[in-house]
Amino acid sequence: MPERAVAGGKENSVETPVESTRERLLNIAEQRFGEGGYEGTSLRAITVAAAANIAAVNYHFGSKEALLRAAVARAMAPVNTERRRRLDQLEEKGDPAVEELIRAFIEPGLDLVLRRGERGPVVARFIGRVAFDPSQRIRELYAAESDPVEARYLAALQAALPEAAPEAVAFGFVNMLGLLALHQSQALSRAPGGEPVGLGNGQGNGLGNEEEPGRLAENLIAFLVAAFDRGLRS
Amino acid sequence: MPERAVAGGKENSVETPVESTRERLLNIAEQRFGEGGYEGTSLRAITVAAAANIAAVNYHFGSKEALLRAAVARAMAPVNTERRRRLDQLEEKGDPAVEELIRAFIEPGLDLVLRRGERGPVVARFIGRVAFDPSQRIRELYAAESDPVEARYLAALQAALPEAAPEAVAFGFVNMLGLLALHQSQALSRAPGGEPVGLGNGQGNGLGNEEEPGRLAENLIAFLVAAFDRGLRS
DNA sequence: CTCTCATTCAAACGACCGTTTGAACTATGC
DNA sequence: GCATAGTTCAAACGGTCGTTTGAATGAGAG
Repeated sequence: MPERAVAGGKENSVETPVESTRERLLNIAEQRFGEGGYEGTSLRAITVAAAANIAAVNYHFGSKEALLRAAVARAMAPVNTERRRRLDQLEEKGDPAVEELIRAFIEPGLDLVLRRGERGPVVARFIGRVAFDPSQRIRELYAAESDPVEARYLAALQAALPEAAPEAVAFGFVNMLGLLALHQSQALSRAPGGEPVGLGNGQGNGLGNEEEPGRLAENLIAFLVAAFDRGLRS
Repeated sequence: MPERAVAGGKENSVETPVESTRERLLNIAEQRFGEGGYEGTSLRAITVAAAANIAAVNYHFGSKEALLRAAVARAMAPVNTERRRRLDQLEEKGDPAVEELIRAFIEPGLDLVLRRGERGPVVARFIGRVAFDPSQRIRELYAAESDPVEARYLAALQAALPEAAPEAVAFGFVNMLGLLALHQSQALSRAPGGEPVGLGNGQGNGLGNEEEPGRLAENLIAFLVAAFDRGLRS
């Protein structure tokens, strides 16, 4: 009877040859997990929004956690690929500078994810939320995807900052990870005054939002470069 | 029959005249909400650990969310008081410098909360988690407690950095809020290598942990001061 | 057409959720 | 002793959770 529902409802007009149930589940899971967190989002909420049956989750993925794992893997894949590519490129032509490394790490996380139309911010929020989910189990699930690339960047940063203690660089590095995740999840989009700070737009986070996607990245990079160059003690 | 259980089980030996049910609920709620988040923690898990009846939550507080609100208010009160006191003191003797302001904001959040014996880290993790809970409703609940003081600090920082655009200072400010919360919640206590980075201790976050509680604060302050002084664009 | 296999479906499973009820207990004041 | 108000209790409320079942549906191959 339902004849394969259209699921999106808004822009499934041309070009898209109707998403598969599996793709719809991943897309909606990204959105809902990003909005409400893992514990705060039910499989029923996801399947209803995806116009799919509850059992479809366990058929295609096996469990709620496996659905999350699949969504994390799909969302992180292009980010990890781009980060690897850029680090390879930097190392090819000599010892990378701190700013080059920070830029090569941050931009794929913000740009690449903020720029792909409607779904960009959705994917960004999803990644940012999962990275610092309250449950350590979920955080480890995310870390499994991102650890290898992050380890390469940490080592490169330590090499680029020989005068700083390795632990100090690691301290700066986790700060970078945290700030990036917070900006991705848009959790910093509120200001102590009640109304969001910024230039008077909808929900800015200090500076830089959709109208100029690169601004946030540039501000964050400048912030971090200054901190790495002059703010690492011991 | 149960004759008012001891609830703590470990260190309720001397000095403590047996906590009231209300206090036990707040203490355990702090711990569990901090570990599993709001959605990930059930009232039953809290009441069992607190050796209290489920109905006691609704008797003393009214609802799960009201319990959280009470715990947030109790945990934030001394932090807010200390932040206000230190800002008053700074403003009394002239225009505060950036580092003085950052220090006066950060230290009450880390020191004061990391130093009170066993419960210090518990309270810190609780505050850090609630501040960036996935649910906007919960985040607003936290913001209601912290907004007034934060607004004063933001204004003071903008006054201390007249050459920087107000939006740029606001950007730095939310970064400070985010990093502080992440360090409080100990969510940064993992490193990309799998094993925690740092000096070889249990669960360090780059630098500074229990063995030297002030180290983390000093490192974070230095990191932020450098970023504020030289990392704010536009 | 028939058989096969992947996919979807409604329905139910037991478990746990936050909340409510009304009785039982406890201590203090009269 | 007795009433009273504050607190705790076991038990149940209706709902929702993630997961499972077994039948129905669909398209493709022989």
